Amino acid sequence: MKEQKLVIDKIDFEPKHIFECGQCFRWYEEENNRYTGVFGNNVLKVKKEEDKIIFQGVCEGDIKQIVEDYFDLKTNYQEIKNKLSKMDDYLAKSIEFGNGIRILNQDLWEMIISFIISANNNIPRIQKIIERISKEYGTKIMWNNNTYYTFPTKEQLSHARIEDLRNLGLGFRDKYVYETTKKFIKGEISLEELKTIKDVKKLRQILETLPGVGPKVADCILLFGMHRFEVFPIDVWVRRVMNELYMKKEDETKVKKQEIENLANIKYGELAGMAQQYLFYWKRETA
DNA sequence: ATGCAGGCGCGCA
DNA sequence: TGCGCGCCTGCA
Repeated sequence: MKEQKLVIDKIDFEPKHIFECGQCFRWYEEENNRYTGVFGNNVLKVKKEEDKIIFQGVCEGDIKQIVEDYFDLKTNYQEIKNKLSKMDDYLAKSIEFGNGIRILNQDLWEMIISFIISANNNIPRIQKIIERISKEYGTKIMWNNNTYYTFPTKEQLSHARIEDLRNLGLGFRDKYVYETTKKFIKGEISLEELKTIKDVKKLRQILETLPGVGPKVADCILLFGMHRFEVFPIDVWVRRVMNELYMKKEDETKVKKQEIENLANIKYGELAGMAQQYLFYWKRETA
């Protein structure tokens, strides 16, 4: 693969906010505001320069199409931000803070495994585990005298035994990743079939049949792996911020998940997932 | 050093 | 159906 380059106008595109808002695990900041990441069979560097965004790297195909798709360039974020800002003053504030966030179009398979690993885990450790899995089972890509590894396909990951995964630091999630991979390999569930299902409730239900996938992980898969903006993943941070803004209970752990979900649906509707990203990022970064 | 971090699955009312 | 608890591991 040969190196390609692409320059676009910087409209609603802030690398730091995109890569650090919690949706992805494989983008690393190298020097001031330049990020490198692996997605699909591509390795890309992204840099902001004044009013331009510069993409440079090795791609499987045309860099313009790949960037357009992955970075969701066809979605009008200004419109989304306007709508959300009008709904709620708190949200308006968090949008201002996280201006330039975009919800990436990430690979469904990678999202399923990554968010299973994320359960009861912290981000640095999640990142390390995913890097180790990629290095062990993914495909090597050489570029600029550096070595990168793709996230393993289900076939590649199926070579891992439970104990191998344990040795890579997955902890109790080892069997979840193993069993989930096995289900896909055996054809009990298929990625292509999942993508054809429109009904989110049905999708969530199916995802939750996968070992290691509960409500929170399923919602993250839906939002980040299937671009379903109407879901509202509720983790400790979101619970915290929603309680502070609306429920105002003494003990946030006492707030019912259902209560938060209902409120999010009523307030944010079809854009709940977007709202979640701004609120989550804002709360976590200013905590 | 103990508790905690972007939950899940299980057992028990 | 709903709740409480244990769980791998690394890091402060």
